[in-house]
Amino acid sequence: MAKKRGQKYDQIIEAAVKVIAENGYHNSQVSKIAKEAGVADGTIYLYFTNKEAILISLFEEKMGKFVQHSKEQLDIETSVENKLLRLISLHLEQLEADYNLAIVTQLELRQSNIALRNRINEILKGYLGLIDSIIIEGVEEGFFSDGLDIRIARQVIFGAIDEVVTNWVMKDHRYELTPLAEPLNQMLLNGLKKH
Amino acid sequence: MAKKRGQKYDQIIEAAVKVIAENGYHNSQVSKIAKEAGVADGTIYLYFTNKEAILISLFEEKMGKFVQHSKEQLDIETSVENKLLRLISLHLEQLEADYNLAIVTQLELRQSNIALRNRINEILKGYLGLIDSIIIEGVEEGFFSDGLDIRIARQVIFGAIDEVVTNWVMKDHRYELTPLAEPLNQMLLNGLKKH
Amino acid sequence: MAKKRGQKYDQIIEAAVKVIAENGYHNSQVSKIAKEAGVADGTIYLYFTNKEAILISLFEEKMGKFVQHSKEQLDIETSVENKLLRLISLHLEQLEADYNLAIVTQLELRQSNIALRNRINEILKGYLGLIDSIIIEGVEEGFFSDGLDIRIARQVIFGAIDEVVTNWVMKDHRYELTPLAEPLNQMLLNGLKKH
Amino acid sequence: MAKKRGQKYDQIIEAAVKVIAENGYHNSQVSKIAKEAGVADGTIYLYFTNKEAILISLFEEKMGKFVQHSKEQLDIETSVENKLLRLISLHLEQLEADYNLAIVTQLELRQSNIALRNRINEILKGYLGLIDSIIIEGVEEGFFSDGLDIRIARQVIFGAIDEVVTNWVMKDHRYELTPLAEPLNQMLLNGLKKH
DNA sequence: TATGAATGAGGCTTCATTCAT
DNA sequence: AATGAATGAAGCCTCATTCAT
Repeated sequence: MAKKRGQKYDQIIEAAVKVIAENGYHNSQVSKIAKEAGVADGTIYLYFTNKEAILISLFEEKMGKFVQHSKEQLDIETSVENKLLRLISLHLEQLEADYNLAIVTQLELRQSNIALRNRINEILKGYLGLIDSIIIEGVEEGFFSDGLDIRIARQVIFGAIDEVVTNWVMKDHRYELTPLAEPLNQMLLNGLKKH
Repeated sequence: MAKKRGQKYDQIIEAAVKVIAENGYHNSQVSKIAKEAGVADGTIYLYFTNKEAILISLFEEKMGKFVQHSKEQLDIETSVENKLLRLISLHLEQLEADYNLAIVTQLELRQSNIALRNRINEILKGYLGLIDSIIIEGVEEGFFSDGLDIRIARQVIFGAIDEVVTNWVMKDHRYELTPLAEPLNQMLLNGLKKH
Repeated sequence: MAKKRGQKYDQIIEAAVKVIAENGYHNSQVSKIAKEAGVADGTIYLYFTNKEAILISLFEEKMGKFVQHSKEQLDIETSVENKLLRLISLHLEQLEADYNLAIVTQLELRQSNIALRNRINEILKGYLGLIDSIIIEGVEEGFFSDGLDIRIARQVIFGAIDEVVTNWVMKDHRYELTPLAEPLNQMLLNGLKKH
Repeated sequence: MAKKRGQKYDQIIEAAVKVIAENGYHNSQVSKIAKEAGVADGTIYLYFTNKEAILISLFEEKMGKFVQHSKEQLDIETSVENKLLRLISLHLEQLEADYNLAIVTQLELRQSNIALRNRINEILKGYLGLIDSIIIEGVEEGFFSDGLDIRIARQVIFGAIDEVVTNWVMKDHRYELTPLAEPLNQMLLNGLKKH
């Protein structure tokens, strides 16, 4: 059971994003998602083993595409500086372009239980790997400090970007997000650079 | 209704931290907290209007004391550099010293609904004010960049520290947290400094 | 939500009458009604929005059928005297034939709160309309007093019948109820007649 | 325990009438009555064995005084006709003069459970005895029909008056009640009279 | 494949009553 | 006599999941 892919599979995921963004995680019943997707409640279970699986797949799909796309874009950039800026920009652009998705990833998905959080962290690793590769490249090039602790650097970068996006969401996206990429990049680059 | 203070008030808060840390927010029934606190279920409601109020008060109490204590410690430090280091150290020390509290603040509290998240953010403002005062002092002293965007700087600092702590918690505090204050401080200071 | 009709809808209503009559309104848990009806607790809520709605629907169904049936029977009678006797007889017969229902309507339903009482009164209006039509016919025919206050007359008729039934129920239906129709009718008719 | 009489005893009863009339039976907690009476919750239990006892005593006190007063007034009247009119008038006057009490006796007290209803019926017997004595006197005088069924006659009289009062209460006492005594008396007298 | 009616476990909260002071 | 803090039992309702069609 629980096939992957298919037209309804996508319908359900898109419905989940919309319903969760509009109603909040704890008020997004399976029946509500099914209705939004235009399928019967039971049909959900032909595509997903349980409710949690919808969330995991949702994040997997969105994050997978984003990481794939980001990878390609980063390959185009040549300098470490530009790569970090590009990464931050892509991150902010994607979420600014899809506010519903931003609500879900920054607020609602975090209301899930620890088990689900762990699964989400697993998926997140792909993205964190991108950050790591930039850091490592920077260190190898001698652009970043020698003794840089990669793990801390990664957490600083991700934590900073994530916090910036979360604040934007919680402030009801009343200001533009992408312009923040530049100053954010400056701070992070300076923080990592060899001086 | 819902008195503040009193021996039982404290008992219930401490019990809530322990029970939530051990069982997770969604598996922490009021009856479980009451039992741990050594009071009757109904007694909880003499001190808190509802279950959510326990969480809010819990965070209020802990954060209030922490901010107060931090303020005093920061006043002792004279340079901006040392103030930021001190802030980070205090943050990491407090949570390393109370792993249960760390679980609750980093993981469980975030599983609450948006309304509660907003209340938590209100309480958090006291702490963010401390960060702001350090940033402003640094800018005024000419130690930090002139055009520094305080809001972004605050989000970078808080986001970075928060992410470092969350990773430590999710990795089951298998490594020491406080030693990370020094490199974390270096990165953040460099990120903000005038070069 | 809350579909009307269906086999289970009827099952639940019948179960409610039985359970409430046997246990009393305040000791008739939803789970008890569900068990008696042979359905799951949750099924109740597919047919009724909440516990109160069971009571309202119960009264609506029983009263609706009774009023409909009474209307048809009254149309057969030609004189006002016989119409009133017929109405009283039908009233007593119905409740004597279903003691459980009598307990519920005379005793248990009145334990509900004012809001529910108002809903019940709304439903009751159909029946009171029958009484009114008899009174009006009697006045127009010159059989009843000219200056008869219809509202008071209606209250006297309903109050008298209702009290007679309630006494019968509270006396554990130890005597026959229908034989009381004749003397009751005599008193009421005399009370209203032009002399 | 549970003394009868005393200043606080009366305070509590008066408080109960007010609180129940204003909040409804099911929303009249002991603590609310205690507050209104200006005593501690526990003090209630020095005067009444339990919450039900407050209601019983309340009805006992009010009804006792009313029956006593009515008896005296009825003795003044000489004819059966005037006695019945007097009884009805006193009934309507008392409740019109104390709307809170009317709410409690006509609506709220009936929301109590069957056991309490039985106790209330016991107390009511004193009043029903007054009605009976009038009926018997009427029969003996030859003013009422010979074959009059006293029980039914009593139920008709009480049921009619009670229904009239209840309607007045449920219509928020928007009209005057006492003027209804005269037509009500006419109907009831005619209903019972020998023709 | 798809449906949707049916299931039933699980928990927050209220409030009458007690009893140490 | 009086207090009021503390007790703890008890129930309505939701919603993820199943399964007969």
